[in-house]
Amino acid sequence: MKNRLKVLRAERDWSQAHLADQLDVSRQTVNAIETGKYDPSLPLAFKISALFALSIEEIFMPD
Amino acid sequence: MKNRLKVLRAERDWSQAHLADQLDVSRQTVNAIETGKYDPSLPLAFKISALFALSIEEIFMPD
DNA sequence: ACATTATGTCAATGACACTTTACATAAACA
DNA sequence: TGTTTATGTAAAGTGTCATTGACATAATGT
Repeated sequence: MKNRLKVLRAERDWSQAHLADQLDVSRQTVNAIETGKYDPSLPLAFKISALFALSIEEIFMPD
Repeated sequence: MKNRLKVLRAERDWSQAHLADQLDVSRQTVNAIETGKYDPSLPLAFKISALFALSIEEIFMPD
């Protein structure tokens, strides 16, 4: 899976730590998702989707 | 997370085993997701979404 | 009565999601 | 120079996702 997290975060000028806080996950988790180490769980994907007010499909895509 | 898998499957008159085949997962995995034992991974959610030609949000919802 | 199909569930196992703690590097800045 | 902020990464631990194999039950059909 690919994702646009890094871009969406940059558009808002947020640090990984700030995003992690809003999602209630660790900074390392945000970093791991951005750097493609693993995919978020479905519940976390929904949380990310809600935070950016975008559909899951607008943020994540099969690679 | 809740999901509409059972209904979508019923609409097509598919068995859990038939759905599992199409998704390349075990029958137990389909059963576990339907009975709420756990949520699918994000890649599997995308696969399910593609199979039913529905958005992830139309199939899964936070509970 | 017997076999088949569909569903639910259990145990054991391996892989992945996420955590905390920690260390390294580069950029910005007083 | 020394400090702070942002990012990347690593190790170790916990819990979840998904697997195979197996067993039980109910419904259908022969």
